[in-house]
Amino acid sequence: MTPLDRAFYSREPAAVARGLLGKRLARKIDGITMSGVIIETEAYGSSDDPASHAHRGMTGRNRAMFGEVGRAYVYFTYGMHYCMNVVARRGRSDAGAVLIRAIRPELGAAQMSKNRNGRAAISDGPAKLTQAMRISAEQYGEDLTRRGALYIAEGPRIRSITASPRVGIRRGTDLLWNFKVK
DNA sequence: GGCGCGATTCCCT
DNA sequence: GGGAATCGCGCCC
Repeated sequence: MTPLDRAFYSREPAAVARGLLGKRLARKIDGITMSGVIIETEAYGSSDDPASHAHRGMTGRNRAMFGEVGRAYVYFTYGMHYCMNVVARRGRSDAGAVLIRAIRPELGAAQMSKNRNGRAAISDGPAKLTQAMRISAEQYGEDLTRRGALYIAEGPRIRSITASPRVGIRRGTDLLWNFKVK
């Protein structure tokens, strides 16, 4: 599987979010490969996006959003969950990212279920996804354009995309920046 | 230094 | 449909 190159992520987060649908997220741990096709994403901007972690400028947590595109921005929330983003922004903007919310499992589905205490559901929520693929703070800043322990690669063509308001946010609900494979 | 709450999930009713 | 779990971050005092 060939990783997407860095130029892919040097665009508006919304364009990257759409573009990531149908791509493959790959994770390798202890010789086991887990992968799945990305089927839901959300775009987050910078100071212009009130729902974004980058809205009020750079902090210790969100600094990855201001760093090199194509790297992972992983954050910890609700005292127990991790969510994974890919840093993406067009040259002029100073920060941005795309939240990976769901995948359709391919390789290693059994291992992913095992990582979720035997639960079958691993494809319908951002924190379920990170738990299934064992993605945590250790992956903060990891380069997803290289064929390493965590990366994103080409995938199958998809038919169509639906755009909706982002999930679980209070502001910026006017933007249709949640994207799903129809 | 203290406090409120979150880009969530699970389990109960 | 609602509340608990659980804690680091971000903002205010």
